Amino acid sequence: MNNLLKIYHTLYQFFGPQYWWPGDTPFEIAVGAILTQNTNWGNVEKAINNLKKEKALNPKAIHKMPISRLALLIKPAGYFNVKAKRLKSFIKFLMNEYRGSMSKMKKEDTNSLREKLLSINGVGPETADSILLYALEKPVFVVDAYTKRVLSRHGIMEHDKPYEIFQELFISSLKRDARLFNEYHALIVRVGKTFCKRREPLCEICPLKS
DNA sequence: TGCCAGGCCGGGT
DNA sequence: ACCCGGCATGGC
Repeated sequence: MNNLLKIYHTLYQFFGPQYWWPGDTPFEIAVGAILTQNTNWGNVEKAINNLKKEKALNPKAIHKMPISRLALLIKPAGYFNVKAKRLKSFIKFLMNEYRGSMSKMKKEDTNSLREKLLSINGVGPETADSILLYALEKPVFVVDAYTKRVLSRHGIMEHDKPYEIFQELFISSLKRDARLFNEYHALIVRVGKTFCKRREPLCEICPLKS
C-alpha cells in the first residue's frame, strides 16, 4: 500500500466519515465553493442562510438580482463585493450554457467542463475542482491550503509546488474514485484544522506523525 | 486583540 | 512565469 493511501486510512480511522459537502443541492454547493474562498465556513453559512431566507438560493433569483443587493445578502462571507461579482459570473455561465441547470452541466465531459469553469472570472483551480467533485460528483481531487500545509509539514511535498503537482500526486497514488476523493479532501481539512495550524510547528499528537 | 479562515485577480517585474 | 497587494467579515 502506498504512502498517500496509508495516510487516508490513518485519517479515516482517526476521524471517521466527514459527510461532505455541507450543502443540500448541487447549486448550493457551487455557491458555497465560491463564497468560501479564503474564508471561514461559518461565515459562509450565514451568507447562504441569508439567501435561503430571501428564497434567493436558486440561479434565476440571483441572476436577476441587482449586484448591490446580492453583495448585501452575502456580506457575512467577507470580500462581499468581489464575491457578488464572482457569483454573478458563475451563474451567467450556468444560465447561458445549461439554462440554469446543474444537472445539464453534469452531463458535460469533465475535462472540457473544467476548462470552461476556469475561464469564469472568480473561478480558480480549487473552486472549479470543488464544484466538479462535490456538486457534480466527478472524480477530481481538490487541493487547498490545508492540503499543501499538511503534506509539506509531514515532509511529503514542498509547500511551494504548484496546484497541479499536488493534484497529480494524489491522482497517481489513488484509484480514480469520486467517493474516495470526496472523503480524502474532507479528512485533510479536518486534520489541518485540528492538528496543523498556520503558525505552529509539527504537532506531536497528530495521527499522521510517524 | 491581532490573527486566521476550505482563493483569485490584475498589474508589475 | 512568478510575485504581490487588494479584497472583508466574524470567531477566537
